[in-house]
Amino acid sequence: MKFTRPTGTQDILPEVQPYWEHILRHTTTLARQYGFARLDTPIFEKTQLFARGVGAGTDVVEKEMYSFRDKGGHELTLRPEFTAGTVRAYIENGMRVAPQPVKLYATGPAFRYERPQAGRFRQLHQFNAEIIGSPSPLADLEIMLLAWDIYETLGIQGLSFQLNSTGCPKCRPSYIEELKAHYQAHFDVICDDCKRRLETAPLRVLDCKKDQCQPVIAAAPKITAHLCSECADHFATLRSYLDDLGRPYTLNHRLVRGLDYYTKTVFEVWAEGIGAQSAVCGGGRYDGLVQLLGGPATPAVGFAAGLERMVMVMQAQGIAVPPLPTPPVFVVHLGKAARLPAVRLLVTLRQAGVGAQIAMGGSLRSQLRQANKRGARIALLVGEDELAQGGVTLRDLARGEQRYVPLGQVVAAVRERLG
RNA sequence: GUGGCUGUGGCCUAACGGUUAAGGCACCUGUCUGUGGAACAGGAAACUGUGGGUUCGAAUCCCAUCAGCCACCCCA
Repeated sequence: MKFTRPTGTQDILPEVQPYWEHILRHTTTLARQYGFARLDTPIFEKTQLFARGVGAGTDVVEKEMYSFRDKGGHELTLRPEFTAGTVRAYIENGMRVAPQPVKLYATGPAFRYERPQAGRFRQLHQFNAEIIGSPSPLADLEIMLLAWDIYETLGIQGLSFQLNSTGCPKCRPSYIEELKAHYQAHFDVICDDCKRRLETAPLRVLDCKKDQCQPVIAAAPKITAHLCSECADHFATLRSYLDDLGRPYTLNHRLVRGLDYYTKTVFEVWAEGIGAQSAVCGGGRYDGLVQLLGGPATPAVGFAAGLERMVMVMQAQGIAVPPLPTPPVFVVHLGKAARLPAVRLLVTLRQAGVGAQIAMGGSLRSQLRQANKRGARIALLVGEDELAQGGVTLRDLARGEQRYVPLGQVVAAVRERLG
């Protein structure tokens, strides 16, 4: 095979498109219902935007970016996530003068240079939602409700909502000091990865899966016990909303996320069915990002949902989606003299809004076979006999009945048959 | 970046180191010169991922490489 798709990319074949169309329609319909407006940003941005926004020390920036220099010498990067570009657009387009908060959704591909595995791709697709311009826990709630609604109404089973707060620049540093002190005391038992993490991303030690680290994690100080009063109030209020609405969630003090911009609320939606990956959606609050990227101090909250993970979970759980419509009419023509009349008929049907296709050639048998295989409900036969009478033979493929129909009545007869 | 498993027509699978790599699905054609689905018959389609090596002889054994899958790191 000379050409194969690049590692970690996929051909989304016609057979799976019903899932994609269904999910896209579902997510965008819900987002609009919640008052979100669509924003499309470029698939690539200046590299510096991500380096600054996502965080120079994160894995995403350090080793996963598809970066390149264009012919003008500009350093560009295929977006590894949506939030940085969305915030850039908010600032650049002066959205701070729009009614606040601004509620935006986006969908499309993102790119990360990683080793592929179950549920992980180098070109991935996300549905993204952001509320920019409100510090209220109500904004967090809205984001979480939308995320929850998307998965629940898709019919996915076994969902779990993981929730935590990672504090803010006021309370997090002192917590990290305490966490580091705790780990220093157990430095001899923790794994090498955690020794490294302690320097590069201390919060991530809480996420370690190695057996030897579990007792250390269990005994580690919990950040939720070290939040400043503002963060603690925010978290308590959000939880009271969720409790009042009866939305189940799991407090997970080990939930820390790999992007630098998160403050206060962080959450993930977990589902079963994709090997080692359980997170189908992740998000949280990022109150410092707008200012960090050069805008006015503006609080915000959002989430990203992985579309291929949605497809995979739905397939694993056997959730059916509606089939995509195919043309109900197939035009069959016999002999050279019938070709042009058949094409005219085809065009007439389409102009009348009836889906129709035509055989490119072959015997009557062969053309009817094609009609059957393509799932047509009606075959319209145009041959010598029909031409002589000035009409067509309308064959109902499900019933196996057929009758002659004058040309002028074909559209009406087809519509009647299709109900 | 690290580790494990796997590469045979479009898809699924068979072939003790020994002739022209076999079968099923799908595709096309015919049986039926103007009638689909079923059946039957036929056809097209693979230099066995690639490159080396061992051997009289390699799909089969060895090495390398590439790709896929899975896991780690990390994330959707």
